[in-house]
Order: sequence, then structure tokens, then C-alpha cells
Amino acid sequence: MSVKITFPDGAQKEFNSGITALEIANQLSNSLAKKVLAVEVNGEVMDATLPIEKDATVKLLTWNDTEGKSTFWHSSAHLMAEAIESLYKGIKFGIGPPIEHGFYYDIDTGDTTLTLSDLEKIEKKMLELANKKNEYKRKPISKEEAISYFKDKGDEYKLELLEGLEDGSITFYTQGEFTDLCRGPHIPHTGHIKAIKLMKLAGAYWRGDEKRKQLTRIYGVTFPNQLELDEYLKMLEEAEKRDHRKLGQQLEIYTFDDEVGPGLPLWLPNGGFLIEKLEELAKKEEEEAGYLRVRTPHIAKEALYIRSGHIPYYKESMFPPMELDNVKYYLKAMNCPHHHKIFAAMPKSYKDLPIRLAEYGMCYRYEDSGSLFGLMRVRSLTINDAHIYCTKEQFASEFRAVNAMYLKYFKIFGIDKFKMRFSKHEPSKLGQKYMNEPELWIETENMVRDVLVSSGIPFDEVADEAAFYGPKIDIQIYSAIGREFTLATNQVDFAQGKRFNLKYANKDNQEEYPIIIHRAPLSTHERFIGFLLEHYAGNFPLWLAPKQIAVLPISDKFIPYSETVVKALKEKGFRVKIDERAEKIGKKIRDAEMMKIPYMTIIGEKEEQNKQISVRKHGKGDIGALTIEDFAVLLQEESVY
RNA sequence: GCCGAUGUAGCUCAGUGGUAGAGCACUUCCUUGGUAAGGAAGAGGUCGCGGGUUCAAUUCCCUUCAUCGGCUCCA
Repeated sequence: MSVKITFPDGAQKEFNSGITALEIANQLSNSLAKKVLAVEVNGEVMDATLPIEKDATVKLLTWNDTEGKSTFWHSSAHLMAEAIESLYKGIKFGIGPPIEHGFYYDIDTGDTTLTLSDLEKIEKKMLELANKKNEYKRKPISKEEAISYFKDKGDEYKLELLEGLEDGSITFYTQGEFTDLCRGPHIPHTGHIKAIKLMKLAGAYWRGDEKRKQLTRIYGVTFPNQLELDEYLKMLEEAEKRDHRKLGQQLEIYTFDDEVGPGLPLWLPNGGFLIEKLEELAKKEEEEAGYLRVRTPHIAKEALYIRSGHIPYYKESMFPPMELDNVKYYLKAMNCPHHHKIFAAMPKSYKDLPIRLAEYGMCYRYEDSGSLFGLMRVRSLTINDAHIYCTKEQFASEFRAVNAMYLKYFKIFGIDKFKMRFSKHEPSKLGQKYMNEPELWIETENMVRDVLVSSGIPFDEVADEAAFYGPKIDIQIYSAIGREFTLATNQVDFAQGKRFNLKYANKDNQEEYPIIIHRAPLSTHERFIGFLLEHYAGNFPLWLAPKQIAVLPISDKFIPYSETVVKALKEKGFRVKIDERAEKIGKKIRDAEMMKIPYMTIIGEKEEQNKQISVRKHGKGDIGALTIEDFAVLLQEESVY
């Protein structure tokens, strides 16, 4: 009996039935066989050591394939578990999956507490075990046997996992002395794992449920050679330099102060400038798109938030109330209720719609102390907010226009790596997390999907991520250190119109509730500026840079001429800073480079005589001498977004 | 909020059971130097806050606050 194997390049070859992928690789080339980690058979990833008994399309997976890597890391998690089990007594194991970069294993360490020095010990043990080139052996097992194995071992976590598995589909994998409940697949043997780094020790709730026991999670990453590990660690170091918290301090953008409070950023002058610039952009674009600007107070009475639903649905994220004359006042966590009251201030006709109310509104949210993260997650935030009140007929075009505005901004800022996420409700949570309006949910979700599909914007659909009042679109971005954030949102609200009794008279003079769109394409100042810092690595484009040009006199003899240069550049609208310190030019250049000022002009005798300036571009170096006029022309294009 | 780690000068970090140091930044002086760090002197810290142990605590222990790495949650 033979089987016909089709390779990715279309080539076909006959082999004896029952041949394994590893044996196929061996026949093709010895060096290839050494690299094979797993195999994809008819689209399914499996062990390279399993027999192939039917004709199949086969792709050998190596380190260069995503699935090869994740198999490698999954096997590394098992190796780590083996090392831990051999070093410590009474450890119970939760789950140990591969992740984007590496793997983790959640373990219950019982009475022992692991510290960072334990990680080194475990690393060493892992290398020792890897060296043994132990095979990962797969063994199908009955549910009954599996249960008795883990009962004997006393691992209630594995027993709980087994509860969810069907008899007949259960497999064990064993390498060396360690056996784990696992679907697989795994790499052929531990010898492939050559470089190991256990990254961090963390707590993680069993099955992600904060009401259940917190296990110890160990994150690690492994590679088939030391060089790649070194490169990876180097890359992490580089990413750290882009961390907005580091750049924010270095470039004097923002700060925190213990006496002000956690999550309450103070914007330094450079940060204040960025905010002004962003608002300028937003106000211009919103004015052109027919938005009307409003202003609202930072607090409101409890009654407003009972009506809006924030007290029942969102209270734990609000700062506690202050009480005056037996009335509770809350700091606003959102601008919407205030905007709704503006809509309600005067009677409306269908002829007034759509109404688009915009405000850079400052809000306060009591986020968990443990979740605060630089500018990305704060407790005081200023939202690029607006609410659009429209009829059902107007919804599609309004929603489309909002999406177009998003894309326009992304183009301005050169944001091309983002994900659009269409967040829907979860029917089983109606009345708890979500307003109990099943038909309206379906209807609005369909409207949103139609707009997305017809605009050709790629998106993922996710259940159980909606706001309590309606479905939404989130734009996901990644911080320099790989953490995922929602940058901007575009939400539909079918509920608040009714709750706030917002009405308009239609053509037949009947009262109707508007649909409301909540949108914030430029996110909050906090998160957007945090994101921009990392996105540009601190090198803001000229139009946005708080300081655009550093004027650097070579010695104080040239300060008078430098001052005329400063004056001339300022008159042309540039943001200029002069460095009059009695330092050498090399030092002044270094400092300006470190502050990432886009342009420097070096001014000495030559320049004064020729009525010119020597220009140096940040990160590029000397670009020669120019007149101020020519320099201004050169910068013209960069000066606007 | 939970698990773990950390907290010393504006910043980056040493260090010690006998009341503290370096580099950079800052101030002053010297230097007037042509594309990423010139020299010297000086100033600056109740060693996060509070409590305990001790003859003595920045150091050891506890509490608390903040930050960091995760979890949960979220713009």
C-alpha cells in the first residue's frame, strides 16, 4: 500500500502507507529533517511523528512557520513544566499554551513562593532536560484512565479540564519524566530547544475568572539557537526605548505626582502644546463635517446617571459621589448624558437632524489601581467626543461619514497597523451587562455590519464586547511593548434616546426617538498622545513638534545674528528655541538631537557673513547652508499635516 | 481589586545595622570652541510615608502609598 503526498509547490510523490512526516523529510534531505517541528496534513497541524495513512497534502513545518513556532513554544511549556516538577514538590499544573511570543504555564505552587532566582534555576534545569533530546510521546487515553491518573497525582486543575473533554478525544503527551494532558501537537524531541529565557513571573486567575484561585504564571520564550534569543532580547530593549512612559519623561510631555494622584497626568508645556495642536485639527475637521461645538460641566447630579444607566451599569468605574444638601453629585465618566440634555433643551423637528454635538470633554473614571498604565490607562481623560442624533434613514450615511473621518485621521498620522473590531452584545447577558432590547440589538448590529461591508473596511466581529447601550466599532492598536489598546471607538446607541426622552417630530408630526452615534476618532488626548509617542518614537512630524527648530550659535559672538534668525523664523510662523549656553557646538547639537527637535540651525562666522544658516536635520545630519527664505520654503510642505 | 517585584539627589543607578555616594542635569567661574558630551568649583537627599525590633535603622520586620510585570476590567 502506498500513499500519494502532495507538497505545497504542487509536486507529488508516492510513499509507503504509514510513513511519518519526519521520515518523508529524511528522504528529501537530511538537513530538512533536522528542522522539522510539526506537519500540516490536509490543513491540520499534527505531530511530525504520526503515521500518514491516506493520500494527503502535506506541509512540513519548521521554525519559519507560525505553526512551527507555536508548536515549538507549546512543547517548551511542557519542558518548563517538567523542569518545575523535578525541582519542586507538590506543584499542580493549570494550562500552558503558546502565545504570540513564547509561552506560559499557570501553576499552583502550594506553599512555596517562586521568586526571580527560581526562574534561573528552572531555566538551567530546562536546558539540561532539553539536552537529553527526549521524545514527546503521544498516547490516546480513555477519560476514565485520564481521570484516575490526575486523581492519583492530585491535580484538580487537570481534572476540571478533563470534565470538559469527550471520551475518545483525549491524549496524553510524555517527554522524559513528565506527562501532561494535551491535545498536541508537539515537536519531535526536546533537543530542538537550544536557547531559553524565562521572562516574568505573574499572577493569573484560574480560567481567567477573578473569583477563582490565582495561580502563578511563568512566561518564557525559547529559540532553536542562542543568536535568535539574543536578537529577540535586543528587540525588546529597542521597544523599551519607544515606550511612551520613557519618551514622555525624556521629551517633557507629561508627569505624575503622588500628591495629585495615580492616573491623573499633569501635562507639561510640550504636552500642552500637542493637545492644542490636536484640538486645532479636530475642530477644523469637525467644523467642516457639520459638527457644532458645546461645553458642559464636569459634574452632575446622581439623577442624570440613574437616567443614563451609568449608575446601574457603570458605577464601579465612577469616582464616589460628593454630597451637598442631601444631593449626590458625580464626576462625569462620559460626556453623553450632558450632550443629551443639550439635545433636549429645545424641541426638535426632523428638519433639524442630524445634529452633531462635539466637545473635547474631560472625564474621570475610577479605573482599578492595577490597570493604570502611563498615559494609556488613566483616571482623568479628555475625549475627542461627539454625539450624532439622527433618524434611522440618516444612520448609514452618518455612520459612514464617521468612519471616513477615522480613515482620514489615520492617513494624516500614518497609522496603518490597526484592527477594526465590531463589538456585539451577548444575548445571555441581556438585562445585566446589556440593555434588555433583543430586537434593537439585532437591528442595529445589522445596520453597522452593512455599513462596514459596503465601505469595504476589513473587520473582526466579537461577541460580548459592546457598550451597554449598543454595538460599537473599536480600533485596536498596539503599544511599543506589545500591549493591545482600543484607540478609538464608534458606538451606536439605540437606548439612550428613549431613556432621556429625546424626541423629534417626523414629517407626520409624530414623535420619534433619534438614533445616537457616539464617536471619538482621535480617542482621548491621553491615549492618543501616548500612542503617538510610540508610533513616532518621539520624532513628531514638523507640524506637530512642540519645538521645530533649535538655533545654535557656535559662540556667543554670534548670538546677536542668531537672534535676528530667531526673529525671522518666528515671523514665518515657526516654533523656535535658541541655545545661548556657553557650550561647544557639539554639545548643543547633542542636546537638540536628544530632545528630537526636527531641525537645528548652526550659526557661526560663515553664516553671519553670507546671511545664511547651516541646517541640520534630526537623525540625518548636516544638509548644508541656506538663506532663511529658502529654508522656509524647504519646510513649507512639512509644516502642515 | 488580585499575584509578584521595586522605591536612595531632577534623571540613571551604586551602597551600608553606627544619620550616604557616582555619572548626567543644575549654579558659578574658566574656555569662544564648526555638526552627538571642553574644564574646574559648588549646591542639592529626614534613603517613599508611618510604626516596630535595636544602645543605634536608609539597611532587619510589619503596615501603608506609589511605580513596574502580569491577571481581571477597559478609551
